[in-house]
Amino acid sequence: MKPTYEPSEIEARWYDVWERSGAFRPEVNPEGEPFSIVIPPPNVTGVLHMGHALNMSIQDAIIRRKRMQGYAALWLPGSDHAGIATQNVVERELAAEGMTRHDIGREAFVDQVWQWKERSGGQITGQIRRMGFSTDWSRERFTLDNGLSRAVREVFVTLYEEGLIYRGYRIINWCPRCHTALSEIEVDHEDVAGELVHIRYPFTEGEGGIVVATTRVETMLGDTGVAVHPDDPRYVDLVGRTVRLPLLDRVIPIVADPAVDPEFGTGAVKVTPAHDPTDFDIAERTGLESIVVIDTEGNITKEGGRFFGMDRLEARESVRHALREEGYVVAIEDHHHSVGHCSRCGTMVEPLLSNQWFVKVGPLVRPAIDAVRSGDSRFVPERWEKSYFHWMENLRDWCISRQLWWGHRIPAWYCDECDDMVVSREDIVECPSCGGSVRAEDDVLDTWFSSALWPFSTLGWPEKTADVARFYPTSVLVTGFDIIYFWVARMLMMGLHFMGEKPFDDIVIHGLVRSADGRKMSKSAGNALDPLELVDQYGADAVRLTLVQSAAPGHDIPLNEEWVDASRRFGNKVWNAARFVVEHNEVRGVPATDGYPEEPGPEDAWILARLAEVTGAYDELLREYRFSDAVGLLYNFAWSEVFDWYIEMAKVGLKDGTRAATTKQTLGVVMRDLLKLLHPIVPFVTEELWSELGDGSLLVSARWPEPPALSGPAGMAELQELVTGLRRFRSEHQIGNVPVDILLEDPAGLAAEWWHGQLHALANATISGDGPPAELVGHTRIHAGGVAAFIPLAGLVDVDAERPRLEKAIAEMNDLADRSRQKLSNPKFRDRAPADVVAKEEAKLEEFEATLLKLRTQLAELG
RNA sequence: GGGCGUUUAGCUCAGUUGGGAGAGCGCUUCCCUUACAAGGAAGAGGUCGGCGGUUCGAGCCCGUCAACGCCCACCA
Repeated sequence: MKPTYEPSEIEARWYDVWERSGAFRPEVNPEGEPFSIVIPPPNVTGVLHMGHALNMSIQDAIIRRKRMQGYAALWLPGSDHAGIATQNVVERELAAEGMTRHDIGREAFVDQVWQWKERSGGQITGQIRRMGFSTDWSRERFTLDNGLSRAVREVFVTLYEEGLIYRGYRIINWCPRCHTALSEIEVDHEDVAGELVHIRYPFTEGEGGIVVATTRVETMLGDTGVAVHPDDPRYVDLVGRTVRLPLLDRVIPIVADPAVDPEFGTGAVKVTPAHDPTDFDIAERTGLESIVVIDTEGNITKEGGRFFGMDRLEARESVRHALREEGYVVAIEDHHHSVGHCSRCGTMVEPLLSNQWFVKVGPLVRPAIDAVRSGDSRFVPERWEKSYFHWMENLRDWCISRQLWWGHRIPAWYCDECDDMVVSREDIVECPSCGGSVRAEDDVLDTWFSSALWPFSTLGWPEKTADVARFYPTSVLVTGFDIIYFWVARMLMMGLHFMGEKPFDDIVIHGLVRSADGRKMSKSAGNALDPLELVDQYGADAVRLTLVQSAAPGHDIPLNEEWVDASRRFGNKVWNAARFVVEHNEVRGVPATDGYPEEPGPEDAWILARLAEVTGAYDELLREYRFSDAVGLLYNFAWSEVFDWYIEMAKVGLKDGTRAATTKQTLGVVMRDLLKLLHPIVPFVTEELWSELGDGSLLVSARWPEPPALSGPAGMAELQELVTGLRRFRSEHQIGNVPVDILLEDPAGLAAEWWHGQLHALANATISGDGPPAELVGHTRIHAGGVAAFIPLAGLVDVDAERPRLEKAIAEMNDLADRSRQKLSNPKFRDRAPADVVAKEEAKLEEFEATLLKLRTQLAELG
């Protein structure tokens, strides 16, 4: 076995072995109960970033544990075609050659995207393998592959037939750069400092006019009315009159509508139905017409008169200037408001009137809310349910059509002859009603439409496959809070509607990986850590351990590179501990036995009891998705108890001919169970060490440990306390590692030889006799529970130097005892606190006083 | 305008039934002891954001204030 731990060398070795073994497939546990997770599919354009690494490290921890517990565990991988993002990538390639997608045409363009996908799309799967994630590659899916495309079409057509998908001429969010409609949640709102311009619209009859206020003066070109609140006394008499639109001389009416807030601005609103959702609603209610003045490029249309052809921002300046020149501007005040930006490219979105496809979400929402409210699906941590409910209850219809070429084409055809529209599961070549030629719908679907079907489309639906029957609903969904609305909510809606059952039991929400300074990691800010670079430097195990250990439920994770280094050192520590175990087993395979020693020594019994206790607690924490706590517990147990204490104690047993076998067996059992427990978190190093310890593969053959409940023996706490006391004595008196002779009193029922061996090994102390010395003066004593060690000071340390230590200890103990006494003398405490708490407090005080007495005696004994 | 989160050791953060404050890194001192110096041992360092309340007892429960952060919103 190599003396040094080299993660990259080990990690290169195992993934292929694992994958070839078939152990990532649920079929390895054919009798097992199904347990399934579908991966949140990364964008096919993507490279693995810290968010993926965290997300998948958690899922792997879950799935590997379940696999070891005998479940038929499926972790299904795949990727998302990511409409806009992927199209943008290929368009940029074209742009480099001075072309646009329109130059080569739709078919050639889509071909080119597919080629790009084949060429570069696999990058992330290689990175997933490098991280050691145990996904079942035989079931890998892509949102645009044939099966999933069929599922998409089936869902679309069914919803259309049910009246839950419709085509409508409505205001949508338009990105003038991506040239497509966006859904509500693809728009990021950002507060900007703007201005509120008050403009006077003169009456057509008589003197004066009405003053409106707007933040977007350029839209006045599309005004077809002015609205006031029906109960506003200032304006109620004006309703029905007409005004003359400045600059364009259009005559428009004043109407009344309750959507107007009398408190805001002047209480009178200019109505631009084609470029504002609220105005659109007002126009529908009051019968105003719509005039489109901004086109899909973000430029002013012919309707804008002399401003025709201007960019919308340029028009804003020009219109304001013109209004001022001509004396229509009454006032301009500063005004902060939020402005929508395309979440893909950051361009300011333009509300635009256009023909789009929508999902009527109303009937889908109720079941999706009820499934969570009833606890059928459960968010972890629970608090996310609140924002989920709030969002769902205020959901508006979902705009699903996108003016892109890369995606699932909407299965609708329009007849050139009779103008009919047909929505169909199968491709249409001629119009079913008149036989005329048809043309296909240009638009494709929102990427999130296909993602919404992921938990069942990936299992083979709409076919009645064995996987659908066996693995739906899935067991756990692990994802970040940032896509609860985009993805989780929609999977719940679609899953419940089409499968009649929730798509997953538990929804585990983790935080964002942030940089060490707490900011969001981003390439542009230059503070993003690349997981693959960290993997090269520290190993995949170290990166995984760091992320999972940091994953406190629902909290963001600031990632410090030093933590990854600390994780690597943990791997090194485990490596060396295992090396110790291996090197002390001249017969390979001995520690591979599951058998517990029949007559364990005190330290063996102690560590086995602790192991049992920790295993139970660890498993419980993992079951509750408290990864940070779970890993913290195991890490500290392994390092502080097994490595720092037990292995040191075991060295005594190994040298003792009568106990060596038992000690080896205990070391073997403890190390084996540690490796198993650690394996879901750090699979590579544990697999490597497993192969050194025994035979076979941990992944393939090891079962999750279920140790018997054991109780620890007496005397171990005393030993540890005594050893620590002796070490502190050395440290405080700076006496290095010179041997110390002690006399031991009351060895807690354990053999004198045992004490001798352990104290010698752990504290370089020899026992020169039993019980207190005849002449106490000139000794100091160290107490550990009922056990006491007396140290002759002569020749060792300056007697007077021991005095301050004792005085300090007495002061501290006095303080503790005082507080305890105070508590106990409070009649209310005795009255109202539970009996066991009072008893515990009394025992504590007793102990304090006893210790105090001993310390005072000691002080006196110094002379 | 609503909603949520955070505030604990120098730094980054844990701390779920309210009962003697924790980790990693950093710092001090000692030690190359035959698994490991990528290590071991012993330490120093906290009015658990402020104020008020409930309780025998509060980092933990309630109220309030402050700072920072996030999400949602058709504020023309």
